[in-house]
Amino acid sequence: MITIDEKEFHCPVELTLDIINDKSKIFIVYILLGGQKRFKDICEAFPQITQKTVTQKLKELEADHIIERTVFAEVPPRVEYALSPIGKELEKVLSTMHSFGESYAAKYGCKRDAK
Amino acid sequence: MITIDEKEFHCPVELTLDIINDKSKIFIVYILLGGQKRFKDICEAFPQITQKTVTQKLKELEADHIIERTVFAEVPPRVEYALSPIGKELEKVLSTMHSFGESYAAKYGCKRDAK
DNA sequence: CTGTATCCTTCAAGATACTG
DNA sequence: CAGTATCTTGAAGGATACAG
Repeated sequence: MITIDEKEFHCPVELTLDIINDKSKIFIVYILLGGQKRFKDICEAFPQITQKTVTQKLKELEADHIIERTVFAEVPPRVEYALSPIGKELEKVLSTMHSFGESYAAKYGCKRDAK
Repeated sequence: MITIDEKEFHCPVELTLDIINDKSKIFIVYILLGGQKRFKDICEAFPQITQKTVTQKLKELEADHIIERTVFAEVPPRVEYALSPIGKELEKVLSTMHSFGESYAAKYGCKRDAK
């Protein structure tokens, strides 16, 4: 049994799922693996996700210590998001998901070279 | 670019996320890693998920070739669900999620021995 | 640029009852 | 036992406008 902020988890997998419980969060982690990004960059990386949702997911990820938010006192304002040390460990998870996706595609999909 | 059933994915991670896009599916895979299970067993393993949802998720997982459904011509009827070969490969993904959860709990949670 | 605030739609999932 | 059939609701997320 694991307890975090009053929430209880029966196993570490359940905990992990609670942190990255949707696609948008995983995608955000995914692009942050490429280095820190500005709010604008993240929004543009997901045309299919609204700015509001991006804001919300970034907040949740920050609250869960997965990403770190840095505000630069400039005009115009600049805010950068980067993975925290623990956030970077999600790379392993993403990596296995990548491998699985490749195996799956090899078996059931039509993979094409990047066009 | 990967194409499966008219759907297009930009990377294998996106494909994987499309297959296991919610907690309930991952949990189903999780308990099936312990061997084949009957419909009833799966339902009872998730008191918080309704039978209807379990049915739906099982169908989706079967359509995606992750699990295999076997019907025994008996009275009363018996149906068993088991992971397919590709489904078993999800164990690696679950495994890294487990590791991440442990690291995370060690840093931010209060872990207690099973009571 | 980096957000907030509001309204609104839609869709997943719960409750419940019924069937082969 | 292993589902299917309705009905309903709640919350997530889109569109849009506005603020610091």
